[in-house]
Amino acid sequence: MRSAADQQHMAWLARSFGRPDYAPLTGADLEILIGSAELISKYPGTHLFREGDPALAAFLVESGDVEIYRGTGSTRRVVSRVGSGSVLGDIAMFGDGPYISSAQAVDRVRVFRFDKDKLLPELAKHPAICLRWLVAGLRQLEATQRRVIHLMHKTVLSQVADLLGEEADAKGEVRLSQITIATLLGVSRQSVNEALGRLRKQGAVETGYRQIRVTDPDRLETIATS
Amino acid sequence: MRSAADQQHMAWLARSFGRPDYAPLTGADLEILIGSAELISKYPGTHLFREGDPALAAFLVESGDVEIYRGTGSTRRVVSRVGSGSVLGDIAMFGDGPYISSAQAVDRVRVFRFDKDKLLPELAKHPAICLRWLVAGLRQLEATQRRVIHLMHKTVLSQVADLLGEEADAKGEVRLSQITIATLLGVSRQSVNEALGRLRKQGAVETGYRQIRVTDPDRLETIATS
DNA sequence: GGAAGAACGTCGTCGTGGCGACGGTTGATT
DNA sequence: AATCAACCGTCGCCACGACGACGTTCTTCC
Repeated sequence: MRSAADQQHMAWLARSFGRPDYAPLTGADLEILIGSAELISKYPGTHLFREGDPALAAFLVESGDVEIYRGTGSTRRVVSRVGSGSVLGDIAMFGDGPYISSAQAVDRVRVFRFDKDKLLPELAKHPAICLRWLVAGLRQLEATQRRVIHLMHKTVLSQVADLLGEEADAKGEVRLSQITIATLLGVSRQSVNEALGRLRKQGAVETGYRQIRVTDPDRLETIATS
Repeated sequence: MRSAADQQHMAWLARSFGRPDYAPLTGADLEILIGSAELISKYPGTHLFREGDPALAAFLVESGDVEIYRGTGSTRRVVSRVGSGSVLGDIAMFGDGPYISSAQAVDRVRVFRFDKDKLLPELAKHPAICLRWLVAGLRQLEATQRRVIHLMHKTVLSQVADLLGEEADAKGEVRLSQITIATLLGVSRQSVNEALGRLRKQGAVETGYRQIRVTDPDRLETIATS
């Protein structure tokens, strides 16, 4: 039971720092820090880092897409997918802990790797950047907490609608089993099923095997914020 | 009229950074930073800062007790009470936002005031301290988030037991109104009252006006983890 | 010491969601 | 093609907690 809550916590954290609006570094910062970074190239399927490894480096995606997931085998759950400009693993690195998620290249990916050993002395020379970076992390973490608390007092229907809106790809498709959605939200599978049924009846989504298609994003949004 | 969820979020934040285990500065740090601080004295009832004011300074309590609360008039809720060694208002200051809570002296209080204008240049000269400070903030925020998620799928009885266990002082006393507890946990006042009634019946606590006394910490712990 | 306001204690009603159960459906494996 | 495992859809039951209501007790402040 405790581990279930912990899993959920970690999943939220990983998702939070994989969000597109989390970009702590500006272009000017980059030019300064670029000296202490190493531009590396990754083939599809290879890992930038794995969950549980000591966080010895942070990464900045230069091009390509990276998948962030937690767990392995049957418990593997993709938590987010990020592209160019995203910063990964920084909070774990600053916090001196292990990575809380795994990051895997989905196509040919180029990333800057900031080794902790080299980065910290460099940041010491540029306290302004250091300050900005960490404050951005604080803000992001706070936003996540707000989101979690905000969601937890809504009905399962609203939670599901919210999640689908966030998770849908460009074509409006979400490839998650109902059990996975239930786990992420911390609710029962049956409730998710019932919620999806109502969304379907209202014409907001179509459902299939391990797949949901958003057909009316606006309506979904309305239901999510109700 | 802000939403209840937002209130809860802010209450947790304020409480999180008022916790006794949140002490980002070491003695050595202090000696270095003391030059950019001002030791001021406050009479009982006066404010160090008020919720909503721009956060232009952080405070370190040297002696005396300070009450942290949110809201005004009938919505005023004491969220925490901190003493010597506590750091207040730092996260709001770093984040460039307004204070998220008010801080009021309850007796004769002496505090160091770190004005942002003077502190930031000083921190720039000592990046290690800056880093440590902010990382401590990150950790604290993450711990709070974990706590929130951990609590959210337990019964009100367990949540209350858990909270009392955490918040009890050395004498086993908790000075929080039932409404405050309800706000923190995101449950109704009536449910908190009912839970306290059961805890009282089991001999784990004694209840009074704005005050709860833990008489059997072990039993409380058992109930909290059930 | 009296009045106002805040906090506490308790009740009944109702909606939400967890849980077990069971059958039908889809996809994978051989 | 057959088989098996995972997933979906649905039902009924019931515990938990929100909410409104009302009376009582404790503080505080004239």
